[in-house]
Amino acid sequence: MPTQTFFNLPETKRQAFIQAAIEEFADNDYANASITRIVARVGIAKGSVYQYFQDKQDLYLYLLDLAAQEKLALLRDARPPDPGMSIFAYLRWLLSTGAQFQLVHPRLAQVAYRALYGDIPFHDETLVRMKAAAYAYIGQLVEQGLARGDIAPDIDPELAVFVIHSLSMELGNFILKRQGIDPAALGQGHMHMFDTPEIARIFDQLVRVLEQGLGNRTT
Amino acid sequence: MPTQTFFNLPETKRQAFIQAAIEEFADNDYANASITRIVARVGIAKGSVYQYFQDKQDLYLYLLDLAAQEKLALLRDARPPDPGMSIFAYLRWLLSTGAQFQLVHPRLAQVAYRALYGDIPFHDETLVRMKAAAYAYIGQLVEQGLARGDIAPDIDPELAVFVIHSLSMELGNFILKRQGIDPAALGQGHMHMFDTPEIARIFDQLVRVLEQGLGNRTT
DNA sequence: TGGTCATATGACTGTCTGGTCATATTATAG
DNA sequence: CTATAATATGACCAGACAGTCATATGACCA
Repeated sequence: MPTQTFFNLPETKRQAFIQAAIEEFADNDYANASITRIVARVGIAKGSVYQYFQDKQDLYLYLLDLAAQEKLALLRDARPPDPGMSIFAYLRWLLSTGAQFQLVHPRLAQVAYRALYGDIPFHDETLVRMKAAAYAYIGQLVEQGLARGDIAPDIDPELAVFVIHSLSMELGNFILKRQGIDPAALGQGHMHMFDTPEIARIFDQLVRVLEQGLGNRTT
Repeated sequence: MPTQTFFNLPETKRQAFIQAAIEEFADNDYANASITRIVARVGIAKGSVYQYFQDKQDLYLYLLDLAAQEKLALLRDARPPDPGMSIFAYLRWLLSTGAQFQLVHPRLAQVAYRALYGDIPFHDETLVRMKAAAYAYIGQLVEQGLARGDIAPDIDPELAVFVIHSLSMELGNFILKRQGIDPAALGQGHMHMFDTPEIARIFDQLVRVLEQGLGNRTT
């Protein structure tokens, strides 16, 4: 948890620091992110960091917390779809919001992505629970889908969760590559459109593949 | 490329060194893997490493080369399936061989997995081409599937490649988790069975999902 | 035995890291 | 104007790292 001193900081200074930290932890994984580089970039003394945070881990967990907050904010802002709709329509909404997060907060999303895939050299209960939460959320969705008859009854629920989770994790990267957007350039440049027909088509197709598969049913 | 000195080494010593290096690069990503720890583990002087390899990068690329060789060996040993069969049957065979690699050479597979997902602080043309090759291979498979009419004609080929590639990359991890195998314990312990009916069922289900989707066709 | 070559060694160098802390600066309040 | 508290600073510390190199060891041959 950041100290009171950190929250007393003038808004602009606090934002500048946070931005620099996000950049650093987006470019490097935990072990290789450098406090020294952060303070050099933002132009403050190293000791100041330790007035704001207990240590490197504290700063890092704060950034992850920020990411979670921002993503949840997006999920709440986007009006939740009609609860009566098919699981697959709901899934489309969910995937789209996830991808939106990656386009609105690209660097922060990169920090979070690293947290899920990369090495973290310490054990944090909160982080573990964050990982599990994403999985559990999809699990509950699949159970609903099975109960409603949207999902074929012979489908192994765990496998379904695996499929949906893996694809949703990587979808943002696919969109970026598909749109020819350089992930590194994203963020400091202009905001990117995420509501284009082309991106909508990707969601449509992916949900269609999840529902009906790649196979040709006409033959 | 390793030096001649390295290949002149007694078989047991060379193997011991390689094993220790694989362990280190499986446990840590490139930047955090430590030459000092490798030599400590195998009980030789640090200078010796630099008689065998030009530098850390040279050693690392050699390990990746090893991984590629071992995987290709498995692909060749497993008799290739009937070329006339459906794309999905072929896919099943491909996924199964990939997962087999992860169970037969778990630590080496982990090194390769890190190479594809983690940060590598240098640019290597060969590594880039290895990544592209996996993608291109699946791409060709999808094109075939479309041409043969196995894959529905309205499917976006790039999206299909994305789906297959993502799932094949993560499938091994899913199997390990599903079977309750600790990835860290794997390798130094006893060999694990990969030809169980339970694992076969996972392949069946995944291919079924890829072909027909999760949706319920009866309603 | 002596000489030549391949190999092994580990102390050492330069560089980077996270984190500390005595000191300096600034803001607030009486 | 002064006293007190809050904040900022950067030299410094201990530890880890990749990589070097003068020296030592051992194998092979004449």
